[in-house]
Amino acid sequence: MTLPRLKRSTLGDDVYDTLRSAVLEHTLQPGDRVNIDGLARELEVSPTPVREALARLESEGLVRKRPLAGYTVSPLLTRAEFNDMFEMRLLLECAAARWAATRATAAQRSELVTEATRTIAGGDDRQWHAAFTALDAHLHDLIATASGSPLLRDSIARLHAHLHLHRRYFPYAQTAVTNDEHQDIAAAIERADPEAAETAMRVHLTRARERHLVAFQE
Amino acid sequence: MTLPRLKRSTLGDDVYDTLRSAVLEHTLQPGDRVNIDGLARELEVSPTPVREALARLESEGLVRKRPLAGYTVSPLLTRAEFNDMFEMRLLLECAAARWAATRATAAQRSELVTEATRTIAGGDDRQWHAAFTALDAHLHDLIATASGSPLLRDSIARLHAHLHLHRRYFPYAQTAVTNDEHQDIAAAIERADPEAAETAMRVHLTRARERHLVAFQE
DNA sequence: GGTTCGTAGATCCTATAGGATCTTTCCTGG
DNA sequence: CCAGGAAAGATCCTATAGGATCTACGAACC
Repeated sequence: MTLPRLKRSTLGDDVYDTLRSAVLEHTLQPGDRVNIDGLARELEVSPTPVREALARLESEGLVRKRPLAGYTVSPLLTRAEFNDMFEMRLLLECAAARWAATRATAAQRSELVTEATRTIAGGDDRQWHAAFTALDAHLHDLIATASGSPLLRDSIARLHAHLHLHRRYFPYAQTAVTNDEHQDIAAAIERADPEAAETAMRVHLTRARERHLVAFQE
Repeated sequence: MTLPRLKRSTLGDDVYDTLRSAVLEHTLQPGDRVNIDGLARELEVSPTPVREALARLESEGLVRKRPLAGYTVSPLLTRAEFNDMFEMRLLLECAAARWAATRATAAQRSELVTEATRTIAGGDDRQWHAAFTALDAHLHDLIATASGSPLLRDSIARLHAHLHLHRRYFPYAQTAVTNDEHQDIAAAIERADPEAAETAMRVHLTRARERHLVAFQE
């Protein structure tokens, strides 16, 4: 019999979750100054837990700290940083796909296939895109988890936080193609074909990179 | 004219550095409970900056937090975690060596060769081993930096913190071989041969893994 | 007009205090 | 002797207050 972990949470953790979401959903926009006291008043807590949450967010790179001058939300990726991120994604996520193909459990494989074939229901444009992005993130996380390497999963998760931030600013439209690519990856992993899984992931990421590159055209 | 960044530091940052060193040098041992108030008294600061430092260290995985019950220093790697770490090292550091071979600056190449040929001067056994470990960490960081990918370097740095923790507990003796392997890598990078650099790194890490494995024999 | 200086306001950082929770110890009952 | 429970102590977490630093604005000077 397994009971649900009863949650003994602290305010610091709650503030962290709230702030993290606020940054990712760009309620707090890149470059914005983060007023500790103001935020504390708004969340109806004291500055102490807010500081603790900010310290953690800084370690993840979502905010930057300037000593004695406060925190600011991390700016959007430069073109160089964007390229670096996709090189890292190629390195990490291709490995994740390869490993997942040989190590994933049966349950993970079937969940992966199910999620890859899911489509997003209607809603307004903005809402729909948010849901699509969430699904995409979830899928990549499933693969990272199925790789069986906690460290690999953690590294990928860190990257995706920044990717998410970028994506919210530059939505793109070709989601049907993305879905097809996802299904290719899922299928390869499902039939335990590491070579195909890695290749499918490489294709997917390479194309995704192209799709996102329009953000840097001026 | 470039002036040295004048340091406007906060107590939180100082405490962070001190605590991080304490964990890495196992002044604070794995599994130890971290008494916030006690630490604050010892460092002669208030608990507030100590909490901030601990929040950051937790994000890096050097300490663990149990809500309402304090922090503990992260335990040593299990055998599974150790294997996971070396799989990640193979993935990340081989890529770093490959990229460094094509992208490193001239200054980086020469520094790498210099450092790889350096030997550790005497001192007592413990001291000597600490110096050797530091040199090894520095060398791997040089390669990670020379890869030209800040994200890759950061990921590798995170891994090495845990590796360092493990190593301080299970020193091994075959340092001469290690030096040779380092020189092989440095030479390959110096002559801009990515294939050889990756291979040399792979050989080095595979053998290093074997050398460290004795820690798990009972 | 542009630059430098000085002041006022806002913000950050640290210390302290008290309520809430956990841990340990001791005691009681079986 | 062992299990269960209660109370005391230690520890954690949050709020508040005040000193220190930064930022912004306006005046004086070149």
